[in-house]
Amino acid sequence: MRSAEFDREAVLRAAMNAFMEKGYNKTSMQDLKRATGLHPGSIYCAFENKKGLLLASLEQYNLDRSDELRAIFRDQSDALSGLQAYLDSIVAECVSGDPTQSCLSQKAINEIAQTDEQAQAVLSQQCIMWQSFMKDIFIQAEKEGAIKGERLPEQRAQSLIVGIYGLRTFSQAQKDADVIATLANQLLRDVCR
Amino acid sequence: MRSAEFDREAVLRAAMNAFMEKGYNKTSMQDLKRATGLHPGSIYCAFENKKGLLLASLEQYNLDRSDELRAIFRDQSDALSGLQAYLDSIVAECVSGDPTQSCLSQKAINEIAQTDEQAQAVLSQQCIMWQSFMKDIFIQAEKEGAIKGERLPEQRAQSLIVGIYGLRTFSQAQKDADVIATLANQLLRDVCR
DNA sequence: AGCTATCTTGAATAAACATTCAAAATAAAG
DNA sequence: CTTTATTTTGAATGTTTATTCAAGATAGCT
Repeated sequence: MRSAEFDREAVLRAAMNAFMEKGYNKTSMQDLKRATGLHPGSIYCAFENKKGLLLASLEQYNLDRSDELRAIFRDQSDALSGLQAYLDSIVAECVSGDPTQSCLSQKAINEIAQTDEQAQAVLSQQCIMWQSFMKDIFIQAEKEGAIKGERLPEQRAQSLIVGIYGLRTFSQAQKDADVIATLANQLLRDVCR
Repeated sequence: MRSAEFDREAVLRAAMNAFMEKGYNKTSMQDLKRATGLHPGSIYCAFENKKGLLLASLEQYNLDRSDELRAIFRDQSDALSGLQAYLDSIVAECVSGDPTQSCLSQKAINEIAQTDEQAQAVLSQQCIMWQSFMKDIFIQAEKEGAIKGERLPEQRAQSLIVGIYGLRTFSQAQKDADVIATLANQLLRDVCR
């Protein structure tokens, strides 16, 4: 007997970065070999194929970002400050210009959800979980009296997500940091109204 | 002497469709040959290379969509009804599930703007033109008394564009037509407030 | 220490890829 | 009709691609 040698999480994070920099289709197995330090055979043994590695990376990415998301709200005293801090972090991501800070899930939604059923299912599920988390935040914000209950928490969550998707795409076309920050503030105001 | 035989616009529209269905990277020259009916040599003679064909398709796509956009607002009696009709058409696009109805510009922003300077420049410029058009619509809506002048028209335009980008990405992950329609209505309300 | 099951290695493979180019075709000019 | 400039053709090119697999290495068990 013999156990696997590589650190699965480290490999997946390396693969994530490769996919984020070039996108799924432009990232070659050679790129992935270099990024992960794994030889082709090992990759195929562990993840079946290139798409399997993407799906595994997507799962890991979701775990990592979920932890980050929870940490942001845990660090804040109330839901509204949490939302403020969260949007600040989104703005930072948009403005950084660093591909490894961009959102792999959104990239994958745009690049492969349309043509790959399996990826579509995973990404759809992840989006629903994100929605559910944000819905709870808005419920909490209402309880805390920070926002009035004029809209359903679920719809607020959906509007926020739409806004974040939009900000990320917009910031690729328009790199002005002030504009992005202003739009994010407006989004928060609209979603809390 | 001899003039070119193919219909440039028809070729570009065929290429557009190919790019929209598979994305830029997954669309092979063979796909483009089949879609356009042009042999490789002709494509290279007319558009330099695959990226040249994409850039030309992007220009044509923008012309076509701009015409469509203007037509929507021309057909409506006032700016606010125009916005309503425009968002209805965006919802229809999102809900159709037809790749050839999706937005090539947005697809290109997400797929190649990050790695290709030339494409980034073209797409950025197109986004600015879109913004400018929508700004004029909001100015008109204010003049018509349909909305109060509490926000700058430019910011309204930017928020609308962010919302549309977001809606298109969201609809790839969540295919529920009612949800998309509700979110679009909310977007219009927020942007006109 | 020796055995064995499992993992790692990386060269080999075949398919797909973007691109080139010389030959053939053809439209316009004379 | 002939000439000429230009386009069209499509096979050939050399790369790059994802994937496989047999040989070698190694960890854990007895």
